[in-house]
Amino acid sequence: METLTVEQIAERIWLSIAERRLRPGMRLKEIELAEVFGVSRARVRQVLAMLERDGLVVIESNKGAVVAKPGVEDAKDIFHIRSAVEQRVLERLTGQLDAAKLVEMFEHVAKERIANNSNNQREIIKLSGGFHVMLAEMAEAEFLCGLMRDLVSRTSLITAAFRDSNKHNCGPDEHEEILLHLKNGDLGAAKKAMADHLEHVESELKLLQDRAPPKSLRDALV
Amino acid sequence: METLTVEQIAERIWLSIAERRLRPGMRLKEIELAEVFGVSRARVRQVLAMLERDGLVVIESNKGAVVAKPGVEDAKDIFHIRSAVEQRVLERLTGQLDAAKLVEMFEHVAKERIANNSNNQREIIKLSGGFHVMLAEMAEAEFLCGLMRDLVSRTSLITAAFRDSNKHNCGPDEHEEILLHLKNGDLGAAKKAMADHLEHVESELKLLQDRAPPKSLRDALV
DNA sequence: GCCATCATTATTGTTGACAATTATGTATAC
DNA sequence: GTATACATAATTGTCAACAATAATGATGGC
Repeated sequence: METLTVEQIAERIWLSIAERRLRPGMRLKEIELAEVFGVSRARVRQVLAMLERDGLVVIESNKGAVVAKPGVEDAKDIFHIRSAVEQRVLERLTGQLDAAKLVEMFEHVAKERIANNSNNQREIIKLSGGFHVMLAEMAEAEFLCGLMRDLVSRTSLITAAFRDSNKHNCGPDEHEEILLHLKNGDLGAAKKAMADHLEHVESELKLLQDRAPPKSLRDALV
Repeated sequence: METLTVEQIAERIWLSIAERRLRPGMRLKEIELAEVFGVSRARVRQVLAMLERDGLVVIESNKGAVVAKPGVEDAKDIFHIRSAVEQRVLERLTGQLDAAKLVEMFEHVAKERIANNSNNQREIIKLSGGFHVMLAEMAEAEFLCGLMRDLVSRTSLITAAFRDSNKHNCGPDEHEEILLHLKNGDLGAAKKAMADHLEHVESELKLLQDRAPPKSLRDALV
């Protein structure tokens, strides 16, 4: 059996959180993770540090790591900033686009569609987040790339935390629309489509925003 | 002698970069750092990982860490996103402000002024960055806080990389102006002052933006 | 003299054991 | 019965030795 890399383990945990198998507040003991993934504790430690920087877990000194519970206000901030970053990515993409990149992106959306049709949750989550990261990569903007990765995982956590059904995050149709505008060189339309897309994703969460914030006692009893 | 924490070491290295004692491209060998700070290599490793996530160093597998060299485009992206984040912080600050917080912030600006008058470079750097982080902390927005910390260190690196004189980053006067608008409850004016402030800082870098990008050969010979 | 190949050195990556800290359970006093 | 103090167990934090990898310098062939 191959030993997993730090990134692979981090992705598996991210997926577990996004799929709501790991719920906010759950403890992540180092030894357990080390046994599950068949790696040393030191490597688990690196993974947890990485997940912390992506906002998926919070680590308290001498207490260990738990899955983060984002607040409603945090969620709003994240969507707000994400919107700004996505707009910037589209701007930077202008002029950087060639045919090869376009076909690669359309292929990606095609994969998203296949995953959607076969209702493959794990692939849906990976690909729909991957689309936005790919956009940043195409722009060849290293800083935006890292930031987008961060924002996408944080968005996954929010979706997992504030949604009771686990429907797909964002559909391939809206992604494709953005691509079509980019292909036509219509930056303004692309930006508008992106804004609408994010607005759409956020709106499905808005319903839950005014529910009572769970007290530590209550959600321990759920 | 007390052993330094990870954060303390990271701050010292950050300051060295901001003060241009550590220049972009310089190697950071783990053993050297361990000896300099009198800590184990494992701890240095944590520090380097932290600095990498803040964009101050880049770590290549099996090659080690070097001080990052941000490109001009990266610099523009960072200022662009930072502007959006700062605006958001000010919005979130509305209603969260009480008298205690205000005096604390005015006191901070007073310290900045003292450092400026005595021309204490290290303090100037720490405090002028700290002002913006403090604003985010006052807003009690955890996500924005972390992001602001990240952006401030990245800005320090940019300033160090694209400026030949090491004058102060941003003066206390502009900081105080923002505070005055906040005190008066005039959010619009505060946001405008903040935008002008960032624009001002960025403009001092703009002069150098169109200089030739250094080829690896050339800047090796400098 | 120049280039390729190989040995040496220096540096990073990984691991397991040990120390420090926190949580849990138990007994005792009131 | 409840609460406090203590002992035990579980968990995280730290370190130093070992392995793997890449940079450096030496050697031989052409």
